[in-house]
Amino acid sequence: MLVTNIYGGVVDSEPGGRRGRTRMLLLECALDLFERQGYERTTVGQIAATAGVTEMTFFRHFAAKDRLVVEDPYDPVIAGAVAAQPRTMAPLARAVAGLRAAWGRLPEPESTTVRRRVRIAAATPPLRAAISANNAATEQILVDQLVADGADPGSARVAAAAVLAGITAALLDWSQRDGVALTDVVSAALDTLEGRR
Amino acid sequence: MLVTNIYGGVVDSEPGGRRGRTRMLLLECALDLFERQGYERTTVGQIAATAGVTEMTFFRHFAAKDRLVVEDPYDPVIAGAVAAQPRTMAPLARAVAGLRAAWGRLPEPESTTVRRRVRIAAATPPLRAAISANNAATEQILVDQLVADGADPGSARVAAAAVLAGITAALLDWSQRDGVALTDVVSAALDTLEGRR
DNA sequence: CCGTAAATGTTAGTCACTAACATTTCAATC
DNA sequence: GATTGAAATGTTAGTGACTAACATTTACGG
Repeated sequence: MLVTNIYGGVVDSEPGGRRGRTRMLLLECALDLFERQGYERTTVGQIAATAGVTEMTFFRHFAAKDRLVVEDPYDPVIAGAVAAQPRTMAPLARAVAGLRAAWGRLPEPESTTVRRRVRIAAATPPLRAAISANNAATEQILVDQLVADGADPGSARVAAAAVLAGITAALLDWSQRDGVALTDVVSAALDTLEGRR
Repeated sequence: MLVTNIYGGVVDSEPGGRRGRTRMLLLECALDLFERQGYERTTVGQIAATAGVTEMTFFRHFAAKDRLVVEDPYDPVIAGAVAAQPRTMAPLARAVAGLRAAWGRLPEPESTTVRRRVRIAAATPPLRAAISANNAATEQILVDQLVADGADPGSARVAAAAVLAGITAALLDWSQRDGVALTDVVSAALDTLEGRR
């Protein structure tokens, strides 16, 4: 059955069913094609044909072409972690501390699919823009959290935007390197955001 | 005569000529329509028709619809100012100091067109994404500058992305308020990025 | 075997954007 | 003042992402 989560993404409640299989097949075919000939030179029609499916069916599984690569399931973890930080900190420091705490609770991405996606995004300007757009929802959550605890709205927004952009930059950087743990890259990024490097 | 600048933008070397007039007319018509009925519900064909011109002509003046709202002519000033900062600072601090110095050399936007554009962008998610994409060029310049002076590439990229995202957030914030000078908003944002607020 | 709903297919459209080629405008020169 | 050449605009025909409305197939429980 088709379920729309709070980020606007579409998730299959029954990953083993027919719908889940078609979705996975489309994703696999798409990533292969993107890696072989680039994101922009790959058409949705081509992806659908490779998966043995209609273009219309593609759009029933992915709201847009870029959703094959960009998604963001981490929002609630981040928001909760930021909320748990001391309210006396300045917005930037608090956002950084919150993200540092949040990251400890996230799993190191084991599947290569994550890395493939990020790698493709890193090489494709419009996809990097899509990631920024995607960060907007998380940013709003962060801002609300900071403001609810007395931060100046302007400062809160600046801090949230800066921290998320920094983390995103680190993520893109990580995808280009081999043998480095995502945790380490993110940790270093948070150090930088605290002015410690 | 048509000139392409280093940011990929198209500039008229003779603003008083026919080409310059058509461009200004298209821009005016577009901003009016955007404010009246929203960016996304306004088609390029509609803009062109309002300006008494063909759709094709529109694309000869603006490479894409979003270029009516998004542009970034400040890169060289920023890069030069960052280069002038002491090389002993941490990347984030240096980027902030550079931007603070750069901003002092920029004119307070006198034309209302700037504010109209930013206001429209603030209200339109895809345009906010376009601004981020547009920041990429500036970010690269910043990174090159920081790395050339011995900063770690990873830290440099994180710092550059964070600072630009913070400034952009401040700019969007400014467009929503009345009676506040852009300089003050940006200055406050830089304070936040330094962890001072 | 049957009925039903989920999943997919079909068709026809809109909108942003491109390419190739034809036409008009304008200004300098003759 | 007519001529010419380039800049500016027009025309036509297309591609690709995406949507809407409706038809058909697939799978699964009774």
